[in-house]
Amino acid sequence: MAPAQDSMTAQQAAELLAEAQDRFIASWGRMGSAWGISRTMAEVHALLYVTGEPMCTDEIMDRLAISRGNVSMSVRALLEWGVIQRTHKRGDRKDYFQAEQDVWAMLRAIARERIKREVDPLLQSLEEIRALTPDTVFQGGKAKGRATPEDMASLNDRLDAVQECFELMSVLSHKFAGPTGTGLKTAAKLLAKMPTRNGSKDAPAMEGER
Amino acid sequence: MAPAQDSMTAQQAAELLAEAQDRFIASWGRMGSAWGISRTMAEVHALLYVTGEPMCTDEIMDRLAISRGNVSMSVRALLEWGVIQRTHKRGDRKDYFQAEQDVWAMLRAIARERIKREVDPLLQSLEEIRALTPDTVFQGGKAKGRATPEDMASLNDRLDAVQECFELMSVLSHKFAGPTGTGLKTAAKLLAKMPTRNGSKDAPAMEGER
DNA sequence: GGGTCTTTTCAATGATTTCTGAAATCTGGC
DNA sequence: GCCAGATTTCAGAAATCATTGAAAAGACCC
Repeated sequence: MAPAQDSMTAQQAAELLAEAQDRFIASWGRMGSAWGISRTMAEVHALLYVTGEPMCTDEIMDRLAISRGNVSMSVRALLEWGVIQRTHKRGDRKDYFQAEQDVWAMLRAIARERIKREVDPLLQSLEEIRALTPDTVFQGGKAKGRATPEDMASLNDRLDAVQECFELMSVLSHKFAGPTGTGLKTAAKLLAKMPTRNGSKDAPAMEGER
Repeated sequence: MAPAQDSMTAQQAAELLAEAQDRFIASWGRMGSAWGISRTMAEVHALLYVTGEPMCTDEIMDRLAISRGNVSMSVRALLEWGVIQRTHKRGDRKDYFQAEQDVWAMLRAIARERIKREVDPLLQSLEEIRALTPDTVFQGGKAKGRATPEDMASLNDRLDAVQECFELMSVLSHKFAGPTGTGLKTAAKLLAKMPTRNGSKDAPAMEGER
């Protein structure tokens, strides 16, 4: 609220800090839900990331105004995703949770998990479907009624195209999103520097458009 | 159902074809909903992609057993995403819809749209939030109560890290997901061939794991 | 074992998203 | 202008997904 130019009390600073954190949490939550992640789960993650501090269940409940059960479930999912860790404090029986602090490691974990859940099952289905439709052409009435001579072949071509493409994604993710290493980050930077290839009018290299 | 070895009637072939299509449609729909896209919208897209044929509203309604209104809305969204096109037939007043047939062009369109809707707004919020929290340190009670001396600095560091990272994504997407060109495909293939850098034990290059 | 503190589970509830179907709107031919 | 398709819109119904809260389970200490 108060625009605080260049000098402020520690009190004002604390308010500002809290507001900035809240706004980040809200944005991250919004982004998460566009991704098929529950808004709350993303908010818990944002809170842990933005404060950097290990926090216990009650602190999270209070700060985000959500129920104990909800915290328990969100935290469990985040642990599964590998983006937060469980920690403890001496002489305190409560569990504390701390977010991975390296953004790139965080993104790698997210990418890995999403590929595992979304791409891999699709690939498996594709293989099953491909197994249904023989490459060997059948004999029988050609273009008689509304049946299928080379329709089968074109279906197979389409399936193959999708499969090839998602297989490439899966390979890439294993290569660059492994839990260790700087794969993703360096790959991204490398691509960003890569000249926009040869004669095509690909990306006009211009900056701020939106 | 019938396992059809190497010879079959056109009738059997048509059934097989339909089953394979249905399964693909179902898988694609499942995948879509994990992505925050409505299942039906993804299914309409899958249907148009897998058949390759232009189809009109009634054909889509019948094949997927959904309402006219639903088709209308799904189709509109798909047009906005740029993954299908409207076409017509001579002497027929109905609209027909046809899917982009190049998988990579399709993926580029999807990536472009998702970045626009998810990353760009996040970046904008991040800038607003960053503007809240001055880099210049305030004077005032140091580590007095529970207020904030260098907490502000570390908040800023975290925000900057996220911002840098998502800005890179945005740049990459503009560079490789432009509507023309083979950017995405070649970039992906290039990465897949790239040696797993230097000394790190990054990805063990092994194949079938799952 | 009994007591205390903590976490997990899950049925019920609440919130949100998606879908339907009928009415309203649009479009082109006559 | 009027009619006959064709498409879009949108309020309400249906389905899906997220959240709560209280009970159960677990963990540790004496």
